[in-house]
Amino acid sequence: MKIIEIPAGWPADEGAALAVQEELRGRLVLGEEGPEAGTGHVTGLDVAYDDERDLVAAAAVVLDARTLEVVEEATAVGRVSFPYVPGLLAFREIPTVVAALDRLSADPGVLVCDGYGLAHPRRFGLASHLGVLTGLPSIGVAKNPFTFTYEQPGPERGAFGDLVADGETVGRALRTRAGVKPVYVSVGHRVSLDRACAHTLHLSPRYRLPETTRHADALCRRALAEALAATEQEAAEGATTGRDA
DNA sequence: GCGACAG
DNA sequence: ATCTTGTCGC
Repeated sequence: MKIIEIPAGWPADEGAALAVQEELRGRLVLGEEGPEAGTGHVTGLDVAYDDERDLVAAAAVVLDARTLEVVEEATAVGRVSFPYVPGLLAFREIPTVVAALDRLSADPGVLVCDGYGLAHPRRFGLASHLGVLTGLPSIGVAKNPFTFTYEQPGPERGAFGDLVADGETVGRALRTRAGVKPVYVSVGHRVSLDRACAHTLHLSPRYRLPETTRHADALCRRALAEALAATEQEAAEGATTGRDA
């Protein structure tokens, strides 16, 4: 198992990360409608951590948007590249996620991220960051409302209320399952908010979370467990061979 | 100033 | 994110 290197020049502190965020924010494309929901490919992305051993496992799962069947899966394991700082989540996840994406041979289509895009203190969350880096259309589907205020959607599936930050609509609280807590959708890159919500609903025919997220979540946990086992194995072999003596 | 805060 | 048992229900 090869552990992905943190890219040279990767921001080492908050100040550097904020500067990178500001720079990349200028390349964000918001005018496009993006691919129609239910067509082409959609790719779910997620990561799992072991802070104790400083490991991150990322998964990318490509689905056929029409049938929701898995087309391809890829994983990557790396070192934790940044501490968790609200508003700078992308710097923690991106190197390993990009490595997993690079291992795909299929066209990823629309990226579906765990977290936010435009709904972000500086309007540049994980989904937008990943979209700009890859040039691919992306959306963010988060499980928690972060710091935003929102209008409670009606109880039926498909109902939504605006997510508001500083008096500005930055996304939607979208009900994907009747009577269940909504998910929080925002635009990443090159996709409209209407389409981001349409994709989210298409991807969540049965559960609260999109199938993309569910697949990616299961896969990155598996990849992390395997990486931990491999690490143990290497440590044991190293001890036997005397390389650690 | 302090606390809260996607994952 | 992660720490964590059983439990209710489709």
